Amino acid sequence: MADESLIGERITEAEHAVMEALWTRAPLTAAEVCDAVCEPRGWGLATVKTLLSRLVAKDAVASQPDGKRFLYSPAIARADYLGGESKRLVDRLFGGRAAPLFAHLAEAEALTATDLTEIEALLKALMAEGGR
Amino acid sequence: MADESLIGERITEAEHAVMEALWTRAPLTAAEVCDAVCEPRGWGLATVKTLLSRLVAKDAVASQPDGKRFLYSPAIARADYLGGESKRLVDRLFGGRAAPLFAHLAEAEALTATDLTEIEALLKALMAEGGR
DNA sequence: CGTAGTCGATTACATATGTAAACGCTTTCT
DNA sequence: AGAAAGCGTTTACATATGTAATCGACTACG
Repeated sequence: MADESLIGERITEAEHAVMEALWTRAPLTAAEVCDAVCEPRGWGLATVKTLLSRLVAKDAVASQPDGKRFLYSPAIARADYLGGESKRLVDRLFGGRAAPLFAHLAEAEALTATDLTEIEALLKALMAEGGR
Repeated sequence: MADESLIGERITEAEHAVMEALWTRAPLTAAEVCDAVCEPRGWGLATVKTLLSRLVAKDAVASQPDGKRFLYSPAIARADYLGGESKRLVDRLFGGRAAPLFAHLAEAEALTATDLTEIEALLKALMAEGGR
């Protein structure tokens, strides 16, 4: 049923930036996460530490002791998070139907030619599989 | 560039419920909006009034005096809102690429057979138009 | 051995959001 | 006329979120 029980509490936008860093490379120390996200966001190390704590509290990130400090790793898969968030949007805005989302993206000119080609391929695969 | 200048401030989830009511039928009085949304959400009329005020402050809803009370109408188009939100998600989670979103929805089993058929049709139309 | 640096944990504080009660004005019964 | 009801506005308050400063423990250098 692909439920979201794994993703108990919502991950906020700021927290998401930290998750992305950890999904890119893990495990990382708080300082290393900061190296990856503080610069573009204008954050201080303290902010990253807070976000990491909150993520650990939400069981979205796991921490393992490494001598004095901690090493942080994602505790949820990126694909699960992205799938869950995508589904949330589709449910919230389009009553669970993906086709209207697609139509609105098209209208918002958010679809590149590459997107179209790739989606076409995905579609073909899905329809073949669906008929399985 | 299809910018979101029309949608200055973000519309929250609770506010969105009110917008949906107004997009469905407008203009409506506060009480009528409540009739449409209070029941399923377990809200009181006071809550709807607050949300309407905030939406008016955000220029997402327009109010016109009607004798004693006000009539409320959407000041932004539903399509613009949906397109904007969709684009936000795609930008935030997928770096602006729609294809991965589509892939994740597929993986999250959020695509119905109907969706696939409709998207296929949309795709065909878009690719034809794109080649124009 | 003490002191400075480094960590995570705790606390802080502003703004956003959800949810509503209180207030003040006007209209409408009685 | 006075009370009740209906409206929008103002105020309220809890939780969530963004963004940090501070604290207490420990380590490493001098």
